[in-house]
Parts: sequence; C-alpha cells; structure tokens
Amino acid sequence: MSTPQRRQRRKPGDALTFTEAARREQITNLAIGLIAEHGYAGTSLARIAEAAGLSNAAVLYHFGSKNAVLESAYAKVIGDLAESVSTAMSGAPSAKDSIDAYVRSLVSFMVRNPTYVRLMIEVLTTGDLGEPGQPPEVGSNTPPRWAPLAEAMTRAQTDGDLRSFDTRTYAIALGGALDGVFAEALSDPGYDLNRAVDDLLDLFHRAALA
Amino acid sequence: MSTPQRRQRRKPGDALTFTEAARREQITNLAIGLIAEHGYAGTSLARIAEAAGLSNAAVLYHFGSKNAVLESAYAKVIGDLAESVSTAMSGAPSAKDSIDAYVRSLVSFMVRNPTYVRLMIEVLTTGDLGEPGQPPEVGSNTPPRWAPLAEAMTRAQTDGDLRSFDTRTYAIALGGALDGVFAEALSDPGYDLNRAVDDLLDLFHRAALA
DNA sequence: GTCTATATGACGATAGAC
DNA sequence: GTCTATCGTCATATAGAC
Repeated sequence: MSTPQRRQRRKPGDALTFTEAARREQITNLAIGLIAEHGYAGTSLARIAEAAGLSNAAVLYHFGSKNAVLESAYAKVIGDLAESVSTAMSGAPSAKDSIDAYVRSLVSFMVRNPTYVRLMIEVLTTGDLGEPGQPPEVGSNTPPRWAPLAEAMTRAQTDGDLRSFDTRTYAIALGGALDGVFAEALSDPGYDLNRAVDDLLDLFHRAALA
Repeated sequence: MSTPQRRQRRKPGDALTFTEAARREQITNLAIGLIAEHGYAGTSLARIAEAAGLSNAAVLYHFGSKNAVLESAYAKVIGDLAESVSTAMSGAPSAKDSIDAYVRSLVSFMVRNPTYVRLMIEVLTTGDLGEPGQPPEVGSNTPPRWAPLAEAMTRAQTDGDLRSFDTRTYAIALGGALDGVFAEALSDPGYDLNRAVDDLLDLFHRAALA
C-alpha cells in the first residue's frame, strides 16, 4: 500500500492535491463574487454550490464548513490587496511619495477588482463577517489597517517632508476619508472618483506638508 | 357600540392606543440594544421577544413583521441623531462654526448613546440592513448623509471663511474620517477620542480655511 | 472523490384558542 | 389584546452509496 488515505473530510493541515487546489480556488473565486452581490448573510452554502455547479455536500467536502469558504474568500481578497499596495509603496522614491502611492494603488486596485470591493466593505467596517452561527473571527491578530500608512507618515516626518502631527489619527482619517469617497463613487456612478482622490490628496497635503 | 375594532393585526396607518405605543417603544428600545450587540443578522425575532419577556407572536402583533421592528429601531436612532445634530448646527453663530458643531455634536451623541453606534455603523456603511430574506430598504429616498455638512461648507465659502473646494468631496472626507476615528475608539478603548477629534478639526481647518 | 438522501434545527409567520 | 401551537421554509451539516 502507498500512503494511507483514511481521511474522509478535508482538514486544514492536510496537503492538497492539484485538482483539490484548483477546486478550492474556483469555489473561492465564486464565493467572492457571491458575497459581493448578496452580502455575507445572503450567501448560503447552497448558492455557492449552485454557482460552482456542484452539490451542497461537494463544497463541504473541499472546505469543512461554510465559514471556511468565506474565510478563504476573505483571505484571498485581503492578500491580493496587501500585496498590490505594499508593492506600490515600496516602489516610491520617498516616504512622502509612498503615501500618495498607497492612496492611488488602493483606488486603482478597487477599480480593477470591483467584486472585491463589496466584500472588503463588509469585512473592514463590520470587523467580522456578521455573526449568524459562529463569528468567523478572521481578522483577529492582523495589524491594524492604518499601520503601514502611519509608518510611512512617521518616516516622512523624519525626512522633514511632513510637519509634526499624530500619525495614527491622520492615517485613520485618510483611510476613512478614502472609504467614504469610495462608497460615494459606488452609490453614485456619476461621482468622479479620480477627481475626488486628487482633491483628497490635495486636502491631505495642505494640512500635513511641512 | 363604540368605534368598531375589527382589526386583527397592526397596520402602519392605524391609530395607536396608549399601551400599544408604550409596548412599541419598549420593544423598539430593546431591539436597538440587541442589534447593537448581535448585529442585524444575529437579531432574531425570538431574541427580541425573549428580551421583552413576550412570546414570539406577541411581538408580531405589535409590529407586522420582523423587519418592521428593525425599521422602527433604525428610524428612532436616525431621528434622534438628526435632531441632536441639526439643533447643534442651527445654534452655531456662523456657517463655519456650524461645521465644528456638526462634528462635535455627532461625537457627543455617539458617546452619550453607545448602543446606537453599532446599529448606525451597520446601516450607514452597508446601506441597507443586510439582506437575509428581503432587504428592509429603509434609507431609500433620504438625502445623503453628507448633505447638511456640504451645505454648511458652501455657506462658509460664501461668507469668505473657507477657501474654494468641492464641498461634496470635503464633506464626504470629513464624515469618513470621523467614522474611522470613531471605529478606532470603539476597538481600542485606550485611543483618546476627544484628542483625535481635535486633531481632525485642526486637519480640516488647515486645509480648508481661507 | 463526489453525490444522494437525510438529519436537525432556526427562522419568520399564521391560525385560532382564550 | 395576547398567547399557544403549529406550519412551511430554508439553513448547515452528516452518513453512506457509488
């Protein structure tokens, strides 16, 4: 006999076969779209299975539970976003410029991945993914969202490019303002997002530049 | 016979007896607390009934449906907030000062009514109240949240107190920044909210004052 | 490995007794 | 006017056939 395969349900620690990995990715991507369209609470296991052309139970074979699917969707979105933004920031010539890079790359990412947006709003604002059954508790030990931005501001202050202020509050304010502007662009297609982002950066520069 | 009372279920248009009004208010207030604690999706009809010491069906007698309860809770919170803020704004000596009044009264209201906050976050960010079953669709034709703020900014510009900028974007940005600062204060009790709000207003003044 | 069939429970809402 | 009892639906998850 080769390696003993007595497993009947996927456990988080098990190694994945190629087909399994492909299935998981397919289901995860479908789940992202469904959450974007119907919200977390409105995305049932049956709906995910239907979208994937699978049975209810087939989905539960690949993931152990519904929450596992949603967590996977969340992790993918957050991971992609973090990678995109951190790449843009590290490519900036100075700390001051990396702040602009943060804002612009974030907006660019959201425009490029519209389905991700609703899911992120769901998670970033609610904190968890809602709480029918048990809370997923996915973002427990992650550093706060404003951390990289605040760090860049602090470095820009050290460089002498920005005046002295509380970087935590300013980073939170800039992030929150971005959220607001973005939500507005979503609810009103006529709202000029690019112009709004320019105004936002101008607003920040006027208040923060040394 | 006096007035014919053949009604069996409460209809929105019917007049309320005194006891009915009291019951409705009691249930509404309990619902606000429950939504604050468990979120919309996590607040079942049974939980509301249990909190009120009533049966499942008794609640449905006073309100026609679960959504009616949640809408009542939402309406009360929004109504109280709007009244509090608009009073503060109209009491300000100038348009420029009414902006500060808006911010400070909003924060003050949230600090005074902590149970309201979670519900407002739930509604203001999601837009609706989630969508299990049918969406409540409570905030359909209401003017946007940033409207009074933007209007005050425009008046302050006319007064010559603020420089020229897009008041819509600035109002959205200020509102979003406030949301962010407030969410941070909720998740980290050690975060100094009053100081953050001062910083926020200072940030705005630096960028917007003429 | 994937599916059929099913267990089990929570939900919102209704009908009708009192 | 308020409650008991119940219905129908939909949810997640499991057991076991194939």
